[in-house]
This record gives sequence, structure tokens and C-alpha cells, in this order.
Amino acid sequence: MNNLEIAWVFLEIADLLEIQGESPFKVRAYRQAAHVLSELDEEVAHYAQMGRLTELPGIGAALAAKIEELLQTGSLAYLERLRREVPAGLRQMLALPGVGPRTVRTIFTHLGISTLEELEAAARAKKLRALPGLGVKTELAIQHGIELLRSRPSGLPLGLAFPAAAELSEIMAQLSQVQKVSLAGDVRRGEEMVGQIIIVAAVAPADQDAVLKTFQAAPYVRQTMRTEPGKTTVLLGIGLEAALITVPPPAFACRLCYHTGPPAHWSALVKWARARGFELTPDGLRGREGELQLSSEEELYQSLGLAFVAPELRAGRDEVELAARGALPELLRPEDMLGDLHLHSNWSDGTESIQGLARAAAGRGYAYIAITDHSQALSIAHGLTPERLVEQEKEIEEVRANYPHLFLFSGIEVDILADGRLDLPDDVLARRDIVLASVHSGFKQDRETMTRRILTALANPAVDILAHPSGRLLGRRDPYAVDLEQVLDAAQRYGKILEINASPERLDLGAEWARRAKEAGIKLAINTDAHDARRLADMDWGVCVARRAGLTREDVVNAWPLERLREYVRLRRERAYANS
DNA sequence: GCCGTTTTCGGCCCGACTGTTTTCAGTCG
Repeated sequence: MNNLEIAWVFLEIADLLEIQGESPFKVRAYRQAAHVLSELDEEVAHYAQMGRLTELPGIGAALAAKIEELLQTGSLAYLERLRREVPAGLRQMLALPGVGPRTVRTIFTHLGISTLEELEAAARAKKLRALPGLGVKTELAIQHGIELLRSRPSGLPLGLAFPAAAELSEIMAQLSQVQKVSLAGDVRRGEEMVGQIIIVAAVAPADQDAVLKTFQAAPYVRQTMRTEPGKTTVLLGIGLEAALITVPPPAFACRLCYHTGPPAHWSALVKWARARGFELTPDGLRGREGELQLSSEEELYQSLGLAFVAPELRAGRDEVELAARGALPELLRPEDMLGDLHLHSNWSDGTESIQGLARAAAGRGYAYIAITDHSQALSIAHGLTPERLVEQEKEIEEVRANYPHLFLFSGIEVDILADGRLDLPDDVLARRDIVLASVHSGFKQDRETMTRRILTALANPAVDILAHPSGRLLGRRDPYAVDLEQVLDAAQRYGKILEINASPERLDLGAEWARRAKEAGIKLAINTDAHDARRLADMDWGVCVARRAGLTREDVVNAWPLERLREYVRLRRERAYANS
């Protein structure tokens, strides 16, 4: 078992214990341990071998023993016991908004309900409102929550699916029988939610069975679901399906393109090819002179007279036509990013010092970062008061002296209060180099109130960037009710920057809205919202969203040199304050 | 569950909001 799988086990234990009504601190210990394991650079097995598990923060004797058991046997008696005691359906109920462990327990003990289906039936039959602590509103909220859960795209966020996909692909690449291998499908296109991992490998027909068998025994694999000639589908420990497709080497380019999809893009290619006298099938490209030998996808597009279409742009929109005209955007690349404008230090709820963030940013070759801790209203995160901001400014100044080639913006992520006012006085905000504004409370406001709230905040001259504009948590929380059309209008009118939050649990704005923002002439910033130094690497997920949105360096302010960015912010503020 | 110049027990970010109540429990961030 690898780190992520063990972390997964601990998260399940935490949920089950919580439903059982165990001490919240014990529950938190498991969640904390899961977090530590998932962030660990080295395989936890190495720590186990050296008998150093308890040196990891949050891992004591009890958890170390459980990790050992998982590593040695692949299972855990304690978890098996909990699973017998708490039906799996109860854990799913925790995902319903407004439903926590106590409510789940009430429902289970009084009605004996243990699946979402039974729960929905009970809600419809108006049986929930009679339970202690529940009422009509909760009953309706549960019914609505189940509907939302159903309408959500299934699968896992890219940030969870990609590492597993990359590791599986890497393992396949190591095999001597595998001549070429590539990720395909949702993961390769950088979709925000991944329905299934697809890996395409070029393998001589005689070796296919052996390669498929190796895949079935790879790390992460819990069980084999289906096998057919040239393809096997497995279920991973993280609850996602992964398919390995083996193809004869000459067909690799076409099959890769076909399985990368989406179907609408492939259809557009087939149609384009046919109109020019080619026959394009998943197994090859046939021209008037016969079958073409293609050694790569690039050659496939070239043979069709098209510029290469980056997987992220494949959508069946107008990309084939643009490729024909040579008019595809020159997409933003990870190496174009020059800074990160949304970082939390240990002044609020981050774990890293400002110095540590600066060191990590310098290590990535950044030209600038912004320290943007929370404001006072977010007390759970130790949000900063005006007084502490003054103190922090001094520390930022000290760190600046240590990193002459890295500019530190003294920033702030100021809360947008329920009525749209900001959580800090204007003069305090005006002294910060960059101001992000965002919503962290009152998520249940109706659409009109929430929209007005955000528009009010955008109208404030102090605000430079609207952070995580929709508030969604991928697969966990839907966007709050807000009219993003109006938000885009206001951003465009006031010259505000919209954030693509690169945290893998957010990816907010998503690609569709980022595309529309660009079309409206709005500038974007891609920020990680990192709470520790390691998470600076999340930038790549944000770049992925930007690429799917068709963004170029020009569209993204933190792909600009420092002076241009500062000038942009300065001019915007000058205009805003002059008009206010 | 973990952790300790508060070290073997007693702490462990906390405050707002909501829906249920009629003074508060549960959820959320």
C-alpha cells in the first residue's frame, strides 16, 4: 500500500468513528494523520522499515501499528470491524449538506435507515420531520441534497486522479514489452473531474496478455472489473476505475487520439479527414495512396493539414477549424508562471513561515509572491486584525531583504461580509500591495443576495482580485448561488482580476467561466491558495484549467513580469479611487 | 487518537449560523 491509500483508509476510519460518536479529537487525529501521509514526499514504507513511523507528526504508537498492519497485510482488522458496525451508506450521508454525524446517527438509530435510497424514501414519506432535532426544513434539505448528489458528475477531482494515473502510466512505461505509453481520456485533457483513468500502451500483440496482467497487479488496484482482448478495467483503492488499452504499435497515434477524445473532437477530425479524401479510424489513417505510417499524434494532425491541437483544447468546439487556419491560441505553459498571488502563512491558518514560503517560491524560480493571509472575521483561521497586519508588514519587510530577486507583495485575503462590506477598513486595505476578496461565510444566501454581496465587494476600489469566485469544492460542495454573468460584467467594468484558484479541491473559476472571462476582456490570476510550501506545486492544476479555457500568457497577470503587474494594479487603483 | 519547558493526564484552533427549540445542539468553515 502506498501513502495515498493508507491516507484513504484513515479518512474512512475518521468518518466511521465520527458516526459512532467517538471523541472529535480522536477523529481529528485520524484526519490529521491522513493529511500528513498524503503530503509526505517519501514512501511511508521507508519510515516503517527504519522503525521511524512515530517520528512523523501526528503519528503515535497506535497509528504506527495500524500503518504497519496495512503495509504488511494490505488490510486492517480495526477498519473491517468498523465497517461491520457502520453500514457504508451512512458514510455517504455525511456528504449531504447540513447532515453531520449526529444527524446520521439519529436517522440510523430511530429508523434503521442505512442507504441513501432508504433515506430519500423516508424523506418523501415525511418520516424524518418526526425525529428529535429534525424538522420540515431539514427533511426538505436532505431531499434536495440527495438530488444534488445525484446530479453531480461522478468521478474524482483531477488532483486526486492524476497522481494515481501518472504512477500507473509510469509503471507501464517501465515494462520491456511496452514500446510507448500515454495517458488518455479525461486526465489527458485536464478535465476538472475525472470519470475514468485511461492509459494507452503500444504493445506487440503477443505481449498484450502479459502486460494487462501486470496492470491488474499494480499498486492502487483493488480489483479487476472487466477484461477483454486488448483492454482491462480495474477499480482503484481511491474508488476510481482505470482502463489499460493495449494497441499494436502502428496504430498507437490514432488510438491515442481516439481514446483522448472527447467523441465530439474525434468526430470533427473524422469529418475533416473525409472531406479531404482520407479515411480516419481508431486503427489508422488511410489516404489515396494507402495506409499512412504515423509515429505520433503530431504526425496525425500534420498529415491532415492541421496544427497540433493540445489535448486540453479538444472539445468539439471550433478547434479543428482554428487548427486549419493556424489560429489556435498559444496556450499558457506551466513554465510561464512567474509568481503566485494567493498564499497563506502561519500568521493565519498556513503552516509555513513567510520566510519558508519565500524560500520555496525562490526555489521554483518565481519572481514574486503575495502573502495573503485571512482577515479578522475568519477567527478559526486566526484572521488578521489591522494591528497584526502592521506587525506582519515588518516581517515581510525583513524577508524581502533576504530575497533580493523575489518580490513579496504584502497582500491580504479579506473576507466579503454577509452584506458585501469588507472585513477591514479601506485605509488598511489601501496600504496592502494587493488585495484579494473572497466569501467564506453565509454560503446559503439566495442568489440575489449573494450576487449583490459580491458586486458590492467588487465595487470597492480596494479590491484587486476576486478569489475563488464560485466557492465550489469539487465533488463536495456546489458553487454558491451567484449570478456569475453579473460578476463578470462587474469585473470587466471595474478592471478587476478574477482568480483561477489552482487548489485541486477548488479549480475555481472552472475552464468554462475562465473562457468567458477572457472573451469579456477580463484578466485572470492563477493562484494556489497554498497553506504550506509544498502546495505551491498546485499551480500546474490551475494552468491546466487555463489551457482548457484557451488562455495565453497575455490573459494571466501572474505570467507577466513584475513591473507590468505592479503597473496594472497601480493604474487600476488610481482610476478606482479617482472615481470613488 | 496525539502530545508535552504545563510530560503520563488533560488539553486538543472557535465563533456564526441554522433550525430546532424556548435555551440549545448540530453543522460548517
